[in-house]
Amino acid sequence: MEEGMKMDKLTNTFKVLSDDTRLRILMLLYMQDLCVCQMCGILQISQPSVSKNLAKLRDMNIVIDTRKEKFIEYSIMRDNQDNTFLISILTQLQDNLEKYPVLLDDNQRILDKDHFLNLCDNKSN
Amino acid sequence: MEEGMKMDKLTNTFKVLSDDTRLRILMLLYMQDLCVCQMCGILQISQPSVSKNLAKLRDMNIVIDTRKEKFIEYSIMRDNQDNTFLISILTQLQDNLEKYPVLLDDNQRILDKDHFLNLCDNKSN
DNA sequence: ATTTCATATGTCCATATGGGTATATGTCTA
DNA sequence: TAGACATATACCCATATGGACATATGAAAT
Repeated sequence: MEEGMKMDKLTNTFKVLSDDTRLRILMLLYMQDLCVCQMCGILQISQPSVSKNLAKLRDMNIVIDTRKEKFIEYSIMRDNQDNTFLISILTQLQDNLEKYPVLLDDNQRILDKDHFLNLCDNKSN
Repeated sequence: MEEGMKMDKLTNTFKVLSDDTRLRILMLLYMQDLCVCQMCGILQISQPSVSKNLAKLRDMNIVIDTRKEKFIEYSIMRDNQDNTFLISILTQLQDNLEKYPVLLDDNQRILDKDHFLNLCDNKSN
């Protein structure tokens, strides 16, 4: 429904993807919805860092957050037309995951996701 | 031939694309080989800025330069396997050019490319 | 050989970025 | 109501970025 897309909308898409942490977060969320502490655990990245990157993605309407009891679950806004291109790139990466060992590892570690609930101690992470 | 691609190689690809000037330059070169002053003219961007962005792309083995008499012509290194993903993105953009007015305009202005030869005055640009 | 012209590069600056640490917020639970 | 817990945010800092302007380089032309 977009007539013409602004240049900076396009370059912002690439900027979002150009940071390791954000790309890894997005790939996780591409696979499935997760809460913050799960992402911290899977990626082994500090909670403030994960939260701040999620805040940025939220501000750009790329993800939304939903409270699920104690936890806040994030998911990609797949219905937002502006995200079509970004999602198509994530799809390409997913289809070639074997080329990207880091992403492949993260993907494996999703299996342990429940292990990271109630483990968000704000310190060692 | 790549067994596993480093994370930063992937994010660097996005970083390259995340700047307006560089993305516009790359889209021009995706269409055809051009010399510096032609790119300056088409994009209406200063010569040092164009040159510095080209230097970055050259350092990353994304483009190569070849002297053609007075001019130095740049072209995308399509044979470098590391550039496959980047080029595939440029292809996607090219296939949806009508969505990106700026890129579409640049693409039109390529027709005037010869008009910008010998017009590289280092001042008004 | 000297000038001209196309391109490259150095310096400076203003701005953006991302992470760490500490702390605030807000919801659940006891 | 108080405490515990998940998450968000503020502040600071080190680093990267890209452009403007001035200048250097090096090939071509006179």
